[in-house]
Amino acid sequence: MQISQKKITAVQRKILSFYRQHHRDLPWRKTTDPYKILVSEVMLQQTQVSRVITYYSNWVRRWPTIQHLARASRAEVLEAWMGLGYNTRAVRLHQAAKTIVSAFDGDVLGAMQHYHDIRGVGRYTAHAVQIFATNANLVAVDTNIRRIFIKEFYLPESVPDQQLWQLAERCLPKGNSRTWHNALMDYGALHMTAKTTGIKPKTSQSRFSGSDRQIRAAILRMVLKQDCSFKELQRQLNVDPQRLDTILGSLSKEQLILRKNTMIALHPD
DNA sequence: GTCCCGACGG
DNA sequence: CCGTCAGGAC
Repeated sequence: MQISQKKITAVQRKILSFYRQHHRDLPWRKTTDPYKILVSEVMLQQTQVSRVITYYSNWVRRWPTIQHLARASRAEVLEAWMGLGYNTRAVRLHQAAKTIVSAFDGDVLGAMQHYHDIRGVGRYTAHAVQIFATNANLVAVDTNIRRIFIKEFYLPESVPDQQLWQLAERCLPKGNSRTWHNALMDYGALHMTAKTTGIKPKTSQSRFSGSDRQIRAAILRMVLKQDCSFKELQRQLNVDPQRLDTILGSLSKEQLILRKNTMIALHPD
């Protein structure tokens, strides 16, 4: 990629220097508990820090260990998640807790090394948990870090992930991974923002109003209160039956709801 | 309208 | 590779 070691060192200095003066004090940075870090990372997937803070604090107070979460009911978990968005994440986090307790003896870090077995945990999240929990010499490239690298090293926005992750490994100050990644996050979120750089995120989202996402959320809210009939949902949400049926199909497949005959209930644990 | 410490299925 | 998934802040 012909990026000099000199340039890399300069970027490291600049970002670490920024971090010493402007670092954010976030609740999940006060712990090295892999379970709590995992909760924070799943919540932070495509969700702003400011919106995660209270959800995270409430969550870890209510379910302080992965064993507590594994014993929780699906309804409790979804109730606590509602409002954060991308509700499938809650189901997957709950399932992950159960799998980690039953198949990994509660060892979150061990599970992160076999993240392909844990749905809802990809390479980014698996590495991030290990980095922030144990200061592991791994790299994780999120939307902030991607933007920083593109800007600092003059890369095209079309740069493949593979190259970004390779470059990230060259930039990693070994033995200082946790601080380095926190520094990158803060530099990207506070200083080198999407607005100031004009660099667009990898995936853009469709409009929310009138979308299936909006209807999915409305359905979940109703079913969370009590079981509903198909007709009741159709009347309340004012959506055509065919579309409602399709949406209910996807919600069922993702194990958020359960359909029995014409009744719709929250999916059991 | 745009973005946010991604992951998944097709 | 491409579309989908919440919700609020700006």
